[in-house]
Amino acid sequence: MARGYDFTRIEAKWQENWEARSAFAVTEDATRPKYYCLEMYPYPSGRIHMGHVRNYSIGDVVARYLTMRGYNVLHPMGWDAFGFPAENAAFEHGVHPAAWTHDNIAYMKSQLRRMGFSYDWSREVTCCEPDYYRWNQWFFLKLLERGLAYRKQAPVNWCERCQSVLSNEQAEGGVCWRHADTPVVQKELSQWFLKITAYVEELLADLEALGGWPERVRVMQKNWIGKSVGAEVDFPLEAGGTIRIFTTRPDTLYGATFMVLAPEHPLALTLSAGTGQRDVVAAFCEKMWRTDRLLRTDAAAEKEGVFTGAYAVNPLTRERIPIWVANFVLMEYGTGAIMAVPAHDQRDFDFATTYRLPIRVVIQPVGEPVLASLTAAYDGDGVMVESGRFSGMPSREGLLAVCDYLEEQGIGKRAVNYRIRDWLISRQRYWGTPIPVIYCDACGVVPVPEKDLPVILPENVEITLSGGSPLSRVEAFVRTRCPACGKAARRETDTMDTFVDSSWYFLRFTSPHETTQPLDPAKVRAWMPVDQYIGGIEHAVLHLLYARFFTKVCRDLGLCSAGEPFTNLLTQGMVCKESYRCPTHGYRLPGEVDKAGRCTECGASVEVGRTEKMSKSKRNVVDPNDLLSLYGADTIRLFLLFAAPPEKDLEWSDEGVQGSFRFLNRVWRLVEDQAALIGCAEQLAWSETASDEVRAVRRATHQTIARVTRDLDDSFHFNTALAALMELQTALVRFQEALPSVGSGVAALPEDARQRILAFVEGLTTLVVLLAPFAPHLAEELWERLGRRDSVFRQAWPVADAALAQADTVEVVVQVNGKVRARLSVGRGTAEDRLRALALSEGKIQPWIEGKTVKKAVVVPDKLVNLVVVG
RNA sequence: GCCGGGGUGGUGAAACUGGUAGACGCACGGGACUCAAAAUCCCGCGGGGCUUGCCCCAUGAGGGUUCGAUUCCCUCCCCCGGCACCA
Repeated sequence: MARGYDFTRIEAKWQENWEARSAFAVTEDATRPKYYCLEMYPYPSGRIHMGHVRNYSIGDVVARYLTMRGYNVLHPMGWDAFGFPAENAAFEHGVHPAAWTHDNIAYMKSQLRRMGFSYDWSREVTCCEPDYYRWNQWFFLKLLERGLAYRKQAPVNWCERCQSVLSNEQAEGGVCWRHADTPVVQKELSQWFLKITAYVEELLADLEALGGWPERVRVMQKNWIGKSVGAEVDFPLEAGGTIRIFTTRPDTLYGATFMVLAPEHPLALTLSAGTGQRDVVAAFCEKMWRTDRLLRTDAAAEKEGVFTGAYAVNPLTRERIPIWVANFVLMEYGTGAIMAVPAHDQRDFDFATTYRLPIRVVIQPVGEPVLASLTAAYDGDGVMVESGRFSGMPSREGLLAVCDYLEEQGIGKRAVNYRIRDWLISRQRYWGTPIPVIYCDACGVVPVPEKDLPVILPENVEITLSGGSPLSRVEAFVRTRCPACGKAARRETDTMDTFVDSSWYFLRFTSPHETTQPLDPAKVRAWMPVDQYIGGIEHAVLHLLYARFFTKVCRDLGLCSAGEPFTNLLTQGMVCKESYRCPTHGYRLPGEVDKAGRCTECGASVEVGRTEKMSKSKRNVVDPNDLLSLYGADTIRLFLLFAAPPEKDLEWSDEGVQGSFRFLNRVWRLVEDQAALIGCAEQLAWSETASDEVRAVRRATHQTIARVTRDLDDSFHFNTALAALMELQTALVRFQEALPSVGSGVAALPEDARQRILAFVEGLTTLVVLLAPFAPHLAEELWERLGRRDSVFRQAWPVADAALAQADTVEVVVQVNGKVRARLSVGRGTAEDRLRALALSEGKIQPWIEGKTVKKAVVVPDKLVNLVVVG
């Protein structure tokens, strides 16, 4: 334990106090403005890590600050309690996922309490409880009713480690979101999907209005949705029939000199039949099907293809064009077939160059040399050429005109394509919400009637991590009766993606004990939307997209009035630390490296890795528990808030933590040392006049109020707010020397001495109140020692007195040609003329202007004078 | 390649709408207290120069606008993050 104030006793004392009087429990209150402050709830993995502590420290300052500002603050916490690691633990340690999860929750909750976070624990939500997941099932049934949940056979992402399918979002970049080292493979399976695509336009359009979100998160969601506007066009086949293509550039249709099909396209094989190319095409397609999807879709991959032997007709030029099959066309996007315009699309250009296919320019850039022989595709705007009736039209305009023409002629129509796919929610796992449907041989897929919810997740199950859904082996669960006909039937044995849980937990916090419906619409209306949401960037597309989707669904179900869940989003940076790596022993703990930077085991020189996110594998984690016993919660919080702005990555520094601890101790001693004086302050009153010293201290106090308030209001500049508090602390330490002794009572003191006591106590009291959101335990304790009875958090946030904050004299710099040459100390508000005269007569300025002409003098009152000198 | 965010001392970082670059912290150096150490407190701390009070240079590089640019504009370099055969 570090030397200093008794944080262990103090922190325990105030945590008990807060708990005993339910200090953070809130109910709806029409008399105060509401504020909903939320941090992403954790997965109960076992213990809290520094990333959680940072996330929740940020949220706690926001919640406590706004409470002091008079808001009715909802600040809840819960547990994202379903998920794969529980099953993994069950498999490895033979403990039931439920027991493992509940133990972890109990322990992590005790850790959160020790950090002093101001949660309303009466609203705690735990997703693995039937009183929560029954509503997942309820939502599923509602979606099913509305055609927003459906089952289909499709190629899906499969993770070998999870032994389950994943959603597209969870398989981004071809790897499992949870097992970064595990590639995702494609499987053809029949699965349940939620129709997020039904809301795609709204999800996209509403992004624009999310001004309180970081730009990059909005861009990531926009990219993920991937909207493309264009047209679908039917190309007639020479042999009869048509091929439909999608293009975003109908204005380049006249430049389409060939077509390309995806290897999976049903026409690929049929078209080649009887052309002599059949075997070549079959072999190519076969090879492509076997190729790993990731490799095949890599932009760096060489373009490969074969001619089908068949021809189509360009519907506008009536030209005969060959049809190819190639690796770079994907079946899952658009129609799985493209028109190739090599002059104006780089991919088509590359392909045409490789296979010597014709290239025809149909767009000429304006104001640039006429395109003759191309070295690359030109994909910009320009004027249409060689385009029949459209020649001469600007391409943007031409695009629309071609669409009109296609529609008139019945050979095509305007079309929109999206990259986003429906959300696959089936999981072949045990520890999740059972999907509430029953399969009946006679009636087919039958939803579980609402009155039969919840479908309880059975407890007796063997966790194997292989061989399909664990629930499928629980006979008592699987065997049931069809709700429609009463005959024997089977239950669905897949469970839901855990992201379903987190898609509406923030809504549940408004009415966590509701038993007749998932949410109480009146309470949802009272609290939603979340005013400030805080969490990691890793959920930019996953959770944050699903939550937006669910909120809109809830709105359409009449449960929620808000269309968007989170008004402001803060994505906090990671907590990082350097790592140490021994060439023979791998990653080492700091204790396994000596002062000379050598491995204590083998003496080899250790490589100091760059600072990266704390992780077990890098052995660079700092356990919050260790720091709690060394310095206490307030110090950890303070360091995490002071070391970097919240949205930036933070580099862990043991010395920095000590610095934060030192600061808190200095504040502590300030109150300790002046206890006698503080006791007397109540008997004193401000007088009309004050000495310069008293005015200076009061100025520091009120300037600090203004700075801290501005820093907190203006997108959470905790680091600079704390810097301001440190400065006030220093000012008060300095001022101590000017304080009188109160041995014989204050009555005997001269007026100025009394004013000094008042000014000092005002500064100290202010310091404690302003520090409260950051270091709540210490602030409560000091507040008590300052003789205040009620909690510091019942105290209104101080308001800076502008008159007191203003200095009567200001420093005005004198510049010559923009360089500072002198400083003047003048009264605030000194007139421009006077400032100019003072500057010109200033002794230090003379050498710079002597023998030269002062052309101009720029005067900024209370700031500077700049003399423009020539010659 | 496209999009987003960055580049400031030994170091984490400050600098409100263009107006004193480096607040605050850490590290480091010096001093006080102490038998000593720890803790604490005080002083110094971008680089260079000398006449010790100033001068010169300095916010990735180079231009520009301006009385004045870390801040605005242009060109380029580098770093981080995201997206990318999506037709």
